[in-house]
Amino acid sequence: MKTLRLNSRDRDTLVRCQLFQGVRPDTVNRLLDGAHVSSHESGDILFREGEAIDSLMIVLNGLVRVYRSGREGREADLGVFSAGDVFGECAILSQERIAGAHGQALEPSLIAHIDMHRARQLLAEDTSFGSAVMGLLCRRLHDLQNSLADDRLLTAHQRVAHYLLRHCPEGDGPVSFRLPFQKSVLAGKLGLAPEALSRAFSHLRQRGVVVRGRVIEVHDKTALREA
Amino acid sequence: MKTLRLNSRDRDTLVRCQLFQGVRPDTVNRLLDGAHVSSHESGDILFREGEAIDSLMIVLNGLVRVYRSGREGREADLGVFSAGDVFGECAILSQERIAGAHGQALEPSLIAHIDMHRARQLLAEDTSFGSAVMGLLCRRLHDLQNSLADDRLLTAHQRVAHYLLRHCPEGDGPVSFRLPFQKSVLAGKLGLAPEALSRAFSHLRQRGVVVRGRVIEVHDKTALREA
DNA sequence: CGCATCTTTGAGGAGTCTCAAGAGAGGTGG
DNA sequence: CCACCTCTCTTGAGACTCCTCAAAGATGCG
Repeated sequence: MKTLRLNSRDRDTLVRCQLFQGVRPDTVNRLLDGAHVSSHESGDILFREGEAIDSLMIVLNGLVRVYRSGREGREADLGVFSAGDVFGECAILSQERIAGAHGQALEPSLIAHIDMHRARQLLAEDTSFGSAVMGLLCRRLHDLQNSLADDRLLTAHQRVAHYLLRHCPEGDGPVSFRLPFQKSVLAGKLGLAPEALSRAFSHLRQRGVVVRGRVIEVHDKTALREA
Repeated sequence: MKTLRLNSRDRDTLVRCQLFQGVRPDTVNRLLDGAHVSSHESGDILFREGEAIDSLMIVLNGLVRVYRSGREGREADLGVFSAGDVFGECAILSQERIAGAHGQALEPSLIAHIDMHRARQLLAEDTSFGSAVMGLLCRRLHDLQNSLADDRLLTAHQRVAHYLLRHCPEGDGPVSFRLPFQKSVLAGKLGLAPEALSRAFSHLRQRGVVVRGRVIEVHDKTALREA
């Protein structure tokens, strides 16, 4: 891990990230003035469950997963974050600033760190920042509710079909797009073993889904919806 | 469903609920001044997924579950709330005030409703209320993360053992306590069919768990932890 | 005491995981 | 440009978990 200063390009990425939309510009500036950047190799552990966390983290580049580990090396992904996504926010807001899960880089990644004390202080001064954080938490909550409901209501095939429908481009005809990460990462995100994802893809072939590497073609969305 | 005024006893319950701890008293009063109470039979639907929601809800009495429904009548519980618990908060904070799930009373219940407009207005005026709401969201997020991780990492037997350990009284020796709701509700909360919960209980008998109606006796916590 | 509801138990089956091996993709160096 | 290597992905087989359906046994309420 290397620590760097925030350059103007990174700053640009941050200013445009969803967390800061609607926040007073001077608040954003004060948040970013205390920020620094860390650089990680693929596979690096960013933090461990139970460790103290002292910054709000935003992905500038790369990919991060947040996960819990269970017995015998089993792991469960709680979230996967890419450029512009915020993570580690919970540790900041609850009294104990303790990570509830592990964080790991899945690709070479650049992470911006915003000082927690400054963030807390600004929360108390500027309600526009407060609303932005609440918005973030609500979105996160909604994503988790979706994951939990999908896990409990859908089969593996259905979860994959559901994911494809939500992530493929608009439009009626056949569409094609690229997965934003490795299939094994998608499998983890969906709560599946990689083998199960693979089997789901080959099952969905008969519903007009063609997979070539990371490129997915969906020929008939209607058929997918009925999977 | 009947609509009532907030009486002084209900007001008392609300003032002591976790959401309002640390919030300026005049803010709490302004929130409660616009509140009303609704009364529901067991089984009543409080709201449906996709409906607009215009109030923050707090359980005064009874039991409420929030759930999604899938194909063929399947349902997945996202949360179970009892006296003092807040729900429906997400609809208030995100721009679209739409419920992300269904809400149902599981017992005869009294629900306090706090006007959404007033709550939003006070969020913009009083950061102490903002922190309280963020605290609530973080706790909720953490609960959901726990549910998701438990679903993915533990077997049915382990989930039940885990629940018992987290909800039984402190102390080293044998302890006994009462489930706060029907077993079928617990099953839903843990993402299990009622039959699976029942089987888990009878499996855990050999680990020193005795079940008589809603009363649970745990004779050896250590044995449970290793389940 | 009787009825409705909730819970337990049994049997069978669908779905997903694990392990193991083979196929494919992507990158590197000759 | 091709051969090679590594890593990822796919496929197969078997085991296990949990669900579903059905019926019997508790529990609690009027």
